[in-house]
Amino acid sequence: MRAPSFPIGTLSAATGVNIETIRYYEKIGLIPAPPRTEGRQRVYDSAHLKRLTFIRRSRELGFSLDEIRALLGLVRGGDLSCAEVKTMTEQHVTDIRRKVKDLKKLERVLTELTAKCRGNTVPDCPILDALSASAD
Amino acid sequence: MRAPSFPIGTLSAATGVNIETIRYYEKIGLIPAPPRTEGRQRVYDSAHLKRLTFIRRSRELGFSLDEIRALLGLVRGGDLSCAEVKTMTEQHVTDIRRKVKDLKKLERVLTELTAKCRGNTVPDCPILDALSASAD
DNA sequence: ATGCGACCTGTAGTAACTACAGGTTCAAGA
DNA sequence: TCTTGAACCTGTAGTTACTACAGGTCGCAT
Repeated sequence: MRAPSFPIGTLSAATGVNIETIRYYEKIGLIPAPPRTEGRQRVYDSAHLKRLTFIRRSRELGFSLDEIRALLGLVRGGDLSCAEVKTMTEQHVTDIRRKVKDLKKLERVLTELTAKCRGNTVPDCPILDALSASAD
Repeated sequence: MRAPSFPIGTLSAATGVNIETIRYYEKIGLIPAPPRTEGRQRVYDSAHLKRLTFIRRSRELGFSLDEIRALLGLVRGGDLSCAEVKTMTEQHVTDIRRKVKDLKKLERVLTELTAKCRGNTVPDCPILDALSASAD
């Protein structure tokens, strides 16, 4: 409760979201425009801090800004129900599982390729050969 | 070997890279500008086909266009040695492993959150609560 | 000769920021 | 009180890898 209001730099430091990004979020309507000083500098309070913390964590969990907009209840003019939030989150988990599967496949293919590569100093390379072989 | 030259639509169909993307790759210098008909339509041959196939496969393996540029030997005015290609590929595998690790962590956190969620129809939701709780 | 699908150029839009340029404000020290 | 310099301001352009037009031209089959 100390510091009831503070400038953008403090908000940035407290949330780990950088200043340009905060202004960008304001511009796209993800956070409300805060009041200003007489010199037109933004002044934030704990409500802004809370909302921005929510946004940052959601981003870390891989939600897109549009998904966060939905989570924040900015769509349809109202709040989402808990059931809707759960559905969104489960969908998100499904997407993540698919990505993990794809990446592991890539890892396997690339590892096989590097195993074939002798690492000689001339340009002739089994990796490049494998990639440029004519299509099936 | 049948069809020694063909238009962009055929190249697109043969490689699975769409037409706009092919023109984009030409613009950024990833593939050479092909000769044209009198009516200024692009004419491709098997060398273009091979190069574009290489690019498409490399993209599928998650290489960025800049990495592909390097693989194609467009940097430093020469070809990469096999050892250099191997190093790039291994670095890429390391990146992929890190991504997989991060995504699995996300999956775990989100799964825990959804488990706590009762799915009721009111806005009160443990997922949203967890995300907006004040920082440490 | 005519129709129409495939092609052309060029620009703008996408996601989620980042990086300036060029100017203003605020707070602290002399 | 004045000055300095860090922090702030707006606005625009750049990033990655494309995609989506608009508005026009070409080539080929009928």
